[in-house]
Amino acid sequence: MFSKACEYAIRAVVYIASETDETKKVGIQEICDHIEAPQHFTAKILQTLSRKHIVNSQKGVNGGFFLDSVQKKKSLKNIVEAVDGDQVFVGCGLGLKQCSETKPCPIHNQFKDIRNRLTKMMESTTIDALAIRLLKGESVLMQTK
Amino acid sequence: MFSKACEYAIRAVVYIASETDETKKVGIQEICDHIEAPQHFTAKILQTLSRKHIVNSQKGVNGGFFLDSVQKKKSLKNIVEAVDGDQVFVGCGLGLKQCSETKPCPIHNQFKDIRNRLTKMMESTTIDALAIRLLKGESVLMQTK
DNA sequence: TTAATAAAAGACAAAATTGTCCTTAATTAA
DNA sequence: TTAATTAAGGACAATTTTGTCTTTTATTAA
Ligand code: FES
Ligand code: FES
Repeated sequence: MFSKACEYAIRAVVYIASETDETKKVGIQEICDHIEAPQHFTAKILQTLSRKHIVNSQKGVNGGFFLDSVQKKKSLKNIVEAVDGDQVFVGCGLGLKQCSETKPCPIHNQFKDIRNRLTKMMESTTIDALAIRLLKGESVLMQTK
Repeated sequence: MFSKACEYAIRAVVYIASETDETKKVGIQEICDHIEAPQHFTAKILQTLSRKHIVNSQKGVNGGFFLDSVQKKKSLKNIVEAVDGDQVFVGCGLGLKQCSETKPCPIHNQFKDIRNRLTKMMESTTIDALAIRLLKGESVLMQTK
């Protein structure tokens, strides 16, 4: 469904959201310890998200990654689009060059419905909603240990 | 969503279903011409599907690939599972080792619904239903030309 | 029986994705 | 001002996916 990079991205951003604000930041090491992701690979992904203003970062002592209150209100769709692009939301399920109503692939009608539901779900799910459930202990970001 | 191999697989099988039965077969070249897929790569995928009895094949003069009436009644889910495995139907959306009700990832509740709908859709869509719509001209398997 | 045909199979090759390591730049506490 | 810290960036490596090419095996028509 999503690439590994995108899975790490969502897990990382939800963790960052749950632990930070404008005054408190977390480093890449701590993030990766809590989401069970490769550190340098995840660092690169967060660089991308930082350039796209989905997360903030600060170098130096007491630096790290953090999300402000505006960023926490963004949807998961923003993260996915930043990392994987929009094909999962608009592309043809059978890989035709473009999904089309007039020249549809055989599964277009059925697939469109699923794809639209996925899109709506990702649009309506905010980062902070997930962070809150995580803090309540209602969900986890890793399973071993 | 699905791998390239899986996209080619579905397109190929729908094409084969639309053109063959126990008495009429199609060769790999013709298949690939009609679904715009790389010939040797698709051939390998069809070998896999043949071993798993999702398609039939016959070597030699007048040989080729074909689907019998029983095979045409199979669902798309069978094709996907044969090529990509079942992770798209049972795996965690955020890549946790396994999707779990008791240790769910943050998007589990929302994601499960989408994933279940996808599964049902792929289970209830049969190969021959797609082949029929293709023959009626209501759908296409390639867009250029 | 032979020649033609078509899938099966194996060896590679290219490209994309995933992952690692090392150096550089920015920030801040001392 | 200096040293420590932390993200940014670049180079590179491993793995997986995708794609190509050649040889082998099975089948059948002539
Ligand atoms: S054309 Fe394939 S999903 Fe729309
Ligand atoms: S645990 Fe992630 S989808 Fe179920």
